[in-house]
Amino acid sequence: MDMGKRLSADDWTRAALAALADGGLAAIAVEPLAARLGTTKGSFYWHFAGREALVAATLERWERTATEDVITAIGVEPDLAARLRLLMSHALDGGARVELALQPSAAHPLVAPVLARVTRRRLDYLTDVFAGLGFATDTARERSVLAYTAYLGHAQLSGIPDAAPTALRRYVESVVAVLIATT
Amino acid sequence: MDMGKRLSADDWTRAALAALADGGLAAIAVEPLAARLGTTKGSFYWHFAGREALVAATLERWERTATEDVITAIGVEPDLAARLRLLMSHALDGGARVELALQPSAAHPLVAPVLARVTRRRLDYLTDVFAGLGFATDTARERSVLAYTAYLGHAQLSGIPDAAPTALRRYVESVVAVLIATT
DNA sequence: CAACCTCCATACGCCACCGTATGGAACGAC
DNA sequence: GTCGTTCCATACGGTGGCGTATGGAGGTTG
Repeated sequence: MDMGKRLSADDWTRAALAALADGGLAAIAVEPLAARLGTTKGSFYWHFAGREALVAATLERWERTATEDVITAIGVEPDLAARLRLLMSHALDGGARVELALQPSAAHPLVAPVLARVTRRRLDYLTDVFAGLGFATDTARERSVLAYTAYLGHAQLSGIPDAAPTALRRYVESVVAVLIATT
Repeated sequence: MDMGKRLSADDWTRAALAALADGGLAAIAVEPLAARLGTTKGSFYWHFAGREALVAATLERWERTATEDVITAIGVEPDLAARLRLLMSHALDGGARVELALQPSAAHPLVAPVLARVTRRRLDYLTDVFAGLGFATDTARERSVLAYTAYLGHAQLSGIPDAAPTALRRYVESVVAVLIATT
């Protein structure tokens, strides 16, 4: 990756996050990461106390990028329905791979609280969106859960060949139309 | 588990499936399973050629129980909307833990084809359900994908403490109402 | 009961990864 | 340049899981 010699702790968490995304928590392994970074364990154990510390730092990094960054990124879109479309497209584009990779380790003591916080924050955000679309509080909450589960599910489908719809734009439109329909 | 001495290959796949459900593909490990079964590796390597063979057999077992069994189980319910409610409740009860555990390994050569078949079969089934509810073919397909992603997402939420809705019955009803609504 | 076949326990070598120890390279201060 | 600090490479021991070899317990058949 970086041909520059000295590494920072941030380089390690970045690489670890990438490994986590496609390999799960077990893929955060010191020696393989060192090889991938073109260095050795000696570097790692200078910056971190151990593997646990790296995992914790990586999860922290993800919590930041997964909440603040995403929300502020789509926050510029004024149309609320369009925001939902952006989110769904994001999931189908493989933008939620870490969530999936984290799932089997949801009970892990380091993972559980992070996952809980991220989930709650996203649900709160979605609830606001649906409330902004005119839904009553209770209904907005229900729709937000449904929308978020669809988001997660779409991320999952995107990893299965030929399972996701072909006409993405049209499909995403229909999904959001259903989500914001008044029964 | 079984205090009876002799084990069969089926005992191993059953235990392996349980381990897979809460630990991912990596949890299908010979020696831990042997300990859990109260036996040793000697037994395992009599019934199987190696770990790969056990993984393959376990995935095959899941493919059966995950498609035929489930579909025939809810097939007795005549009301189509009620079938959807059963499915959603099933997901929220943690009935799809294997799918989640399998997700990070979706690209695994043994996993990918199984996951693809199961997904396609379920989507086809759901498409029939929505068609039976009066939706045109294209729309039925869209709704089936949305319903299935919601199914997967709900399974995911069920693993996160305090994330799933509290009033399950009421929530599931509202979800299905949205899914079968005519826009 | 004797020979046999089925199933399992034990012991071994191998590899991947974790964590530690220690010496040394690179870099800044002066 | 000298010295001290920062960062990294190498070597080592420990652990856990895979796969193999081999002997033996316990049914089965005659």
